[in-house]
Amino acid sequence: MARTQGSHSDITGPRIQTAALKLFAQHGYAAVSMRQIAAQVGVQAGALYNYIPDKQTLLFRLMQDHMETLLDTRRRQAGQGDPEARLRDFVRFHIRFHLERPDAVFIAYMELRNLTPENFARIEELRGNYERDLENILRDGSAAEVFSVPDTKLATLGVIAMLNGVNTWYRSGGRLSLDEVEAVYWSMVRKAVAA
Amino acid sequence: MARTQGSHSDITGPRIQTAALKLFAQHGYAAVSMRQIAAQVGVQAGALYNYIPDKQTLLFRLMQDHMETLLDTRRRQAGQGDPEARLRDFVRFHIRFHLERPDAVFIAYMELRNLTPENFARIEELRGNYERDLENILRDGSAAEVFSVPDTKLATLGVIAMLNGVNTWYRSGGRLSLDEVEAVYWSMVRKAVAA
DNA sequence: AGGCTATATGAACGCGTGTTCAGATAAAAC
DNA sequence: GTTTTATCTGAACACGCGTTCATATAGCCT
Repeated sequence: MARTQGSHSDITGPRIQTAALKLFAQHGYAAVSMRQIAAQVGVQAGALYNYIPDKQTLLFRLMQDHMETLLDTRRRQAGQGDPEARLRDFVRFHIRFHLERPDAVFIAYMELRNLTPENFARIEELRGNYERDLENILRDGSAAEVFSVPDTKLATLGVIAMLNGVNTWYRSGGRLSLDEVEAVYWSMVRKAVAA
Repeated sequence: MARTQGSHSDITGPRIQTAALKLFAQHGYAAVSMRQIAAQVGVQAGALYNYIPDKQTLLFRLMQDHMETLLDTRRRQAGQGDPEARLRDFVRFHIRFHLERPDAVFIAYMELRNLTPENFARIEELRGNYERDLENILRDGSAAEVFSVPDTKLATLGVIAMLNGVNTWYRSGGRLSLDEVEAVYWSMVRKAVAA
């Protein structure tokens, strides 16, 4: 048998990514087999290799797509204004963007050690670009003396770590709405860097 | 051959834990084989089963030991005083304790998904105990109006996430000393929850 | 209608997995 | 010095792994 009814590259390709994203997030890269991914897609394992060269590249592409979507989306809606407004925008953007794709976020920083050194370096470079965005805001705010942070780099990492924490506990339909979560974290971040 | 010179339960037992801790942190639970652990200990794979019933239990015990050490250590040196002093102590304790054992910390929250549901529940209960410690400080401080947090639970999670972030970048001998890192984070936390 | 090609199957490859266990031996007990 | 016991080896088990490839066919092109 081969090429079952309705099958098509344009369909199977994305479905592999979707299935892999979900399974990697759930069980971890090393614990998920190509056969499991294929089963989720509704195909035999061999068929996956029409779309990806190997398992490692599949992981890398998931991460790369995620990081580039993050950077592109951020670039498109990065606000203007004074540092405080830009910081507020960043906080709200970060929380919203990350809560919208918990699986990709989870993978993008839990599976770093499963990347080859070359692939790891490429992902870390993209992450660095994103963090530099926040760092610039904090630096500008410090220069204008509307912020006061003891160390710009550490403040950047501290704020991002705090915001990333949201993904570990937030569940839509829970006690707090997305707007409320954004407000609470914006309040804490604003005060943490306040002059 | 069997029972090579100098071998002993009191030596091999802890060496298994140490080897597993290091390897799990480095490559992830699913990616590490019992044979790799055994090789690190200098023993054949079968010998491991004189000390642990199975791989899953080995992982669980590592996490359990870590969480109980965390709780015990914290209990022994939990400070008294006003909420601000207690919060400062907590921040310093958390950073120091976690930086001292990066492998165990890494495992204790990266490998949660590889625990059976029962084991997962037991670890999460221990974690909850620890978080409640900080939550009480923030609640007391809010009641005394020396702190002002929009939501005690979220502030707890936010602060812990921020502090945990230190483990991802801190390297001893780097730009900042441990004391400086503690001071920087204490400054940010203090302001974030300030009235 | 016929040929071409993209897309799938399913078997096979060599290898590694967690775990068990009979047998061997060093160290402890007597 | 002999017996007992704790500790380890090494082979084996059944199974799953990532990947390859000859083969088959559904759908498009002419």
